[in-house]
Amino acid sequence: MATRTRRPERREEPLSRGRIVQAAVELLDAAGEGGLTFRALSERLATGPGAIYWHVANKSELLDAATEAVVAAALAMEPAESRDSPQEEIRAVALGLFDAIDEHPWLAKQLATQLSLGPTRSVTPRIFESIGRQVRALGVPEAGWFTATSALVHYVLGAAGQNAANAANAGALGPDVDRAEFLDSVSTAWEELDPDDYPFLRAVAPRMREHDDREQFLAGIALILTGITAAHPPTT
Amino acid sequence: MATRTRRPERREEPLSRGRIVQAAVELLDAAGEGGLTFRALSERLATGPGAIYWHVANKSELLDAATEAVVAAALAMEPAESRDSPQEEIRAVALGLFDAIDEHPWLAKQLATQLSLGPTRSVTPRIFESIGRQVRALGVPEAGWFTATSALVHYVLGAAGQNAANAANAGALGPDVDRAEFLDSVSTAWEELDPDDYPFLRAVAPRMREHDDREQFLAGIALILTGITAAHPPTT
DNA sequence: ACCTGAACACCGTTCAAGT
DNA sequence: ACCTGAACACCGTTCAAGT
Repeated sequence: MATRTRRPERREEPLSRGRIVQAAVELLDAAGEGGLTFRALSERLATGPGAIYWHVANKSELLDAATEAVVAAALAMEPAESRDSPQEEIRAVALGLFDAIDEHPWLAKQLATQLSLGPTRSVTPRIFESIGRQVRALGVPEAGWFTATSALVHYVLGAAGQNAANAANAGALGPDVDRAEFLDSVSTAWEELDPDDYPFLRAVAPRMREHDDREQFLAGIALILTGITAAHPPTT
Repeated sequence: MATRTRRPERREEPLSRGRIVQAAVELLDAAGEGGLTFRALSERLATGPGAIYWHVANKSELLDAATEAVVAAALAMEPAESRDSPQEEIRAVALGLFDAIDEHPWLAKQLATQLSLGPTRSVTPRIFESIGRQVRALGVPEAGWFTATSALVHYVLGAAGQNAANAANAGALGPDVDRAEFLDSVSTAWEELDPDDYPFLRAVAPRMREHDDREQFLAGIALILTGITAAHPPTT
């Protein structure tokens, strides 16, 4: 019962910005955005709330750093020097982000707000760059680069965000409701809408039952890629 | 100095869910998401914090209701029976949402989270319906309805959200920084990025100076519409 | 230089008590 | 049925004090 080595509980390493951000991501993953608290964080790090402020300016900066860490990891997944076609590269980057948001649902809201062209510290430039590079490789003329790239980026983030929201809602129905059950409930809910107000949703409802998220996501990417090539036919 | 008629401060009408939601929207518009507080709200409504809970379950439901009110107004802007082409209808709906998010920047984050197919009480079905109807009118075969519609919806929400974030960042630079100055600062920031890490952003940076948000937004819509028609050529 | 932990101002929510 | 307002638990952030 000596004083030392009593409850070491991992505290060999000193506090650092990196360890704080990592713990923040773990908390966000485990308990959502509400789970990230300076008190919970300091408990997990075996320190006091004030200590964190020595390494991080405030909670907003902490959220930004967590977002950046996760997105950077997602974009680094696929090797930069792949010999695939630009189309396949775009699909890979898109799927990487899709999966990252799927694993870390809190990312969706974070990216929706943070996705401004402005701050260089933000994560946007990285995303724009990795998609834009492939758009250029696609042979799109310079005048079309920005439009094509932002259409892809917006679609990716929007679709991935909706998917994360769906996952959250499926979980809210019950702890063990799987994707199929959830889609089934969506389908029946849509079928029961007023036919005058919602003719389209009612017509499309049955298809929800055979809906596959990733497949659907990739179909959207393919559609936009079709638009890009149609708008800028390759000059072969 | 009688007790009655002292500080009437508009309190003829009784509290109601509608008045609460309206006041919530005003607070959100004026001070952003942080500005919506049950205390600020009850002060504005000349009542106590507890009174609000008689009409609204909690803050999350209040945010949902505020979102629904604003989106419903935006979608109702353009008349349902317009004789324009489906393309123009889609542009109108898209611009309506774009402008709504521009006027109420807090909408972006809200829609990113709330945009789940699931809850019928949410605002998603309305958006999906009004775009999907036009996709159908476009002559897209049924198998392509869902992909085309969700590509459009995701692009609209993603692009509008980014635009709102840009506006917020421009405001953060200074109270009176206008769009042009902001884009100029983005452009120079991108030009100063590492040429090895960010070749695309550097190449695209000069174009930021002549960037027009709405025009750019519509160009993206046009690109996706091109993709839709190319993927499903009209059977004339 | 880095950490501690009490303290401050503020928040969402509840609830006994009123009308 | 509807409203009041004090009270509770909790939060981000600060800061004098320690090492």
